[in-house]
Amino acid sequence: MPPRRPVQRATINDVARVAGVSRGTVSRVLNGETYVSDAARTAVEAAVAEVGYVRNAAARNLVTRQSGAIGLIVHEPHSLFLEDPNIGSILLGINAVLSEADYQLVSLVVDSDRDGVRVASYLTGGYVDGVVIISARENDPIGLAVARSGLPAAFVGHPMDIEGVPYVGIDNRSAARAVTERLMATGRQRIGMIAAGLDRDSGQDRLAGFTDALGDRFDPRLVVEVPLFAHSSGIAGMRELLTHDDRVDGVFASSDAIAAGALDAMRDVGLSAPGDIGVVGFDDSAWARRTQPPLSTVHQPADLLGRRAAELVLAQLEGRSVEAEGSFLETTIVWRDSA
Amino acid sequence: MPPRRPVQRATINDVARVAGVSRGTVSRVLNGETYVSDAARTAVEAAVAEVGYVRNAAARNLVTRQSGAIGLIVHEPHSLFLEDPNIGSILLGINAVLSEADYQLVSLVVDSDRDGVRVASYLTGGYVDGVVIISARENDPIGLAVARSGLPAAFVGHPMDIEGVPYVGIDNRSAARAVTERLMATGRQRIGMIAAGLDRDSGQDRLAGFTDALGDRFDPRLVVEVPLFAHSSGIAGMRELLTHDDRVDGVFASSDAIAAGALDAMRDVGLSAPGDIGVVGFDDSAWARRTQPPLSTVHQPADLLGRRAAELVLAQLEGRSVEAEGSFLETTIVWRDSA
DNA sequence: GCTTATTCTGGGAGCGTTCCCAGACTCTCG
DNA sequence: CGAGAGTCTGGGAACGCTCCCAGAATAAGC
Repeated sequence: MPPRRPVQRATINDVARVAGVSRGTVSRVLNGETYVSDAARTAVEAAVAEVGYVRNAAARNLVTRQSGAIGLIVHEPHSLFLEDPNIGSILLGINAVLSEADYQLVSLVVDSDRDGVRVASYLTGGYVDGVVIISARENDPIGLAVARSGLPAAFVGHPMDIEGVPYVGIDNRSAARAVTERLMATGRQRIGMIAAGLDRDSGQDRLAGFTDALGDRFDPRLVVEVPLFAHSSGIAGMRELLTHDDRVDGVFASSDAIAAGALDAMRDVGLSAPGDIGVVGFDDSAWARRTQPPLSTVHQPADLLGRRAAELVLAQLEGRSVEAEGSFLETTIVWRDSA
Repeated sequence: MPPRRPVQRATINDVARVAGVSRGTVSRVLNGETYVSDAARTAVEAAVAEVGYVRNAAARNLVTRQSGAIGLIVHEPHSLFLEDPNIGSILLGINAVLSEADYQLVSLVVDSDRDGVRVASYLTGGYVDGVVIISARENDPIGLAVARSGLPAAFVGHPMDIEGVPYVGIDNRSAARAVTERLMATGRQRIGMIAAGLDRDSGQDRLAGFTDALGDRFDPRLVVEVPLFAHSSGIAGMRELLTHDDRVDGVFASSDAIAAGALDAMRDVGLSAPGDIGVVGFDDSAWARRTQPPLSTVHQPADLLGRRAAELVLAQLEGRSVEAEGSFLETTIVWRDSA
């Protein structure tokens, strides 16, 4: 079949001609301004329908200096992007708020460094009026570029090395502390952790909270670091942990997927939860309800995270000042059967 | 903190002034044209760095009539969007191809009808040069709007009611037939199906393939329709199926998530796979390797689906004609332990 | 009826680019 | 040395829209 080509589009002048009015009047009708006679309005509306007019976004953006779009940057390696249980909900939360305010969300997935360059110029080139950035690691060039650009922005999560951009996150440290304490309170004596994502604040804070809770009883040999927040990492991590100490009776995993992997690794060697080892996850993702036994875990308000971030951007767009640099949303512990 | 405001941006005229050349020369350098002296080129590059110039996208789009961006429309109810195991891979496949060709992918998630209107005008307003649409249902207004717009486009999946737009999909019917036949070949006598998504071609075709394979032995009472491609639907579907006939010994599920739910429902009533009932899923998603036992399923080349769709759009953008209206990619059956 | 508001309209200017034409300057070659 | 080709540059015009000013038409007030 022949290539599809956009048809020659009608301009505001065509509409004006057909409607028998001037360019200015058409523009006024299009933008819903007052001071337009009913006769003119109906004529323009009919003409718009007749010629199939759609406003040229580029021309409009050029003069108004805004695009009506907000960017969402998801900067994750592919594997993480596919695994992350929160991104979907965050995205939907953002979309809900922006949709309400009549902004269009455009998501940019950044993979390679090459993408990074293109995305940075996309953002600063005026395609978007603001931006939400998920999961900025340390030294994230895009985060830095956005911070420098002055573009209204908000982070989901708290980048450690960027200032002046508001953020909304959860208090990973407190949540990890609370859940670890609860594990201790159920009588667990030798509690280990399978930690992931130590290159970002969330990962580090979860580890810190775990350490906080254990205090003197903290034993570094019981912390295993794994590369991904993934099921496979959970399996590997649990196996390694058991070689370090086969009397482990509690495990805090950095994510539900890791916890699920840990449960599977345990099953392979004849151990079960919560009997032999109490296992706790993080995220309260779809995983948590589907493992055997269902996971005790920390519930993350992902949807709300997205909504808040979007609101932060909108506030700036409207010229309102943002009260605090950052805020943390409440997490709740969901105690199921795995611990 | 005060609202962030984009700083006043430098224009090409500022660059020209600083570099001591004309607007035209700056433009030539920016666009990598020949016929620019080395002296001018270096002067311009230095000036660009000095004033922090970034090209204004709107102005450029206005005159070139292109945006350098391709839209991806994901038109799914929220629940599906979060569950769908393929969307992520498709997106990454598209992104890989477009990134190579230096196009920026912008993803638009459509939820409400209100979003639909905004998205349609976004697409036809010149923000994107082309578009990939995932999962168009019947009477999808956005699919229709795109088809009518003449915008270079491609569907992932085969919309039943839209013509003239190329698509790439998988042969759901053959795949379903093949997998059902294999289930029969292993000696299953009473094979049921838990079917989802009958409002779209993929769902209908899977059911049709299932019916094809069974031929005379098809028993409509053994087909249970569920609303979502989800775990919870699998649980409900399996329970319902067992009330219809408690001697079922084989089940084909429309997705891995459904199959996983079916396995859980079976476990609850003391049945197991493959001993009591052989269970087969669809997608070969992350689920498949994590159920107990691991699922036999149909592997969907999601990444490739995305790549092909992106290539179809690029071909049109380059004015090449597209050989066939649609194509179907090969699926493979992955036989694990659940059947 | 005349003045002053109020409502409505047309069209010039300008947004920041690219495109393209005309002219200047530099080679090359007979 | 002069003609022609090749290289390089400046700047006018246009892209399609919004903004805004000035003026026309209508309504309101005395």
